[in-house]
Amino acid sequence: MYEETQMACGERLARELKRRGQRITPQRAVILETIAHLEGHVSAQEVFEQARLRLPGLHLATVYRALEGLQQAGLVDPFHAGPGQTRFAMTQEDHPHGHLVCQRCGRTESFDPGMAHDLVKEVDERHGYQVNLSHLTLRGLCSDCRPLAQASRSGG
Amino acid sequence: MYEETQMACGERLARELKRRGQRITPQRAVILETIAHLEGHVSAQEVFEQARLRLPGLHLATVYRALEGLQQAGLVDPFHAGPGQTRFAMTQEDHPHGHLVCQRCGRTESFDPGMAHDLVKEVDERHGYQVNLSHLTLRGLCSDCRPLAQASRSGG
DNA sequence: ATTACTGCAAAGACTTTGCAAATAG
DNA sequence: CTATTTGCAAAGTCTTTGCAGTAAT
Repeated sequence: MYEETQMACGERLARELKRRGQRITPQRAVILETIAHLEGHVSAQEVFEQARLRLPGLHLATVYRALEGLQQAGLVDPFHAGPGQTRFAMTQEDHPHGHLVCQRCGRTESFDPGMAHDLVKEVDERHGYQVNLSHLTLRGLCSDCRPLAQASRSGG
Repeated sequence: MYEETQMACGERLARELKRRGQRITPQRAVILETIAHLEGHVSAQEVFEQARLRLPGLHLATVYRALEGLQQAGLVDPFHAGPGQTRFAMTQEDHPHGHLVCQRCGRTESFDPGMAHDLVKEVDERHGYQVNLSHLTLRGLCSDCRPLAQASRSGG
């Protein structure tokens, strides 16, 4: 059944899954493609809803399991945007990225965690902690919400 | 019933809650004291278990509601240490702190988010994001786990 | 006297698990 | 053919909510 589901990220999928002895299933292919297509940082539920359009029989549990496999294979990158809010993005090959989460609208964008090198160094020196930049998530206000937040602050 | 439950952080509790029209209940007092006493970064469940030793009738739902009230009053600071792992710490007056979470052992310590000022500045310039330092959580390996993680890496 | 807060139980969101059938390699 | 993966349903964890009684102000 796995023949026509060829897509852009298929090569990486095949390569990385095979390397780990995992199997290339249509579900995983569609799920990975969905994450790549959405290009954002999506929840398991969102992946499920989109992917199910192409695989009607898809079950949410399969999404969770596929997501776990794809994480292990290093193809997707999960992070925690809030309580019960785990989101996923496709990893860039040899290109880790951090996440900027807007506390107001929930918008998420990527940023170059290389910007945090000085911080990492200082945390290391002062605390002996080795910060994992591939999971760096910064919370704050996005460019759209900054002015709005100021307005609501003065308003009430 | 609220008379003997006087403690170190009682002043702040009274001041900040009153300011917001919230009431000073024994539950909130004990919960805040418990968080302060544990001095770490604790889950709602942990707060509940400890606080219940002093308030046998305490219910977990009350802990969640109290925690929400204490957050609003700026007395406790929640952050997300993992999926379904929201933890709380007492805020330091006029002294925001970031969190270092060890991905291996779960240990959490505080650090001065002032270290991240350059990062904040750069994120602002490049993305227009206003990073909220009072919620900065860094994940990585603590000083104890660093060597262990390296060992297990070479091991398998 | 008001009105917020508590305890309780039930519901809700999110995620995981056991199992038999299906399927990739 | 064999081991992995899927769909399904059920259970698990963490958190929230409705309600009536209780207590702080």
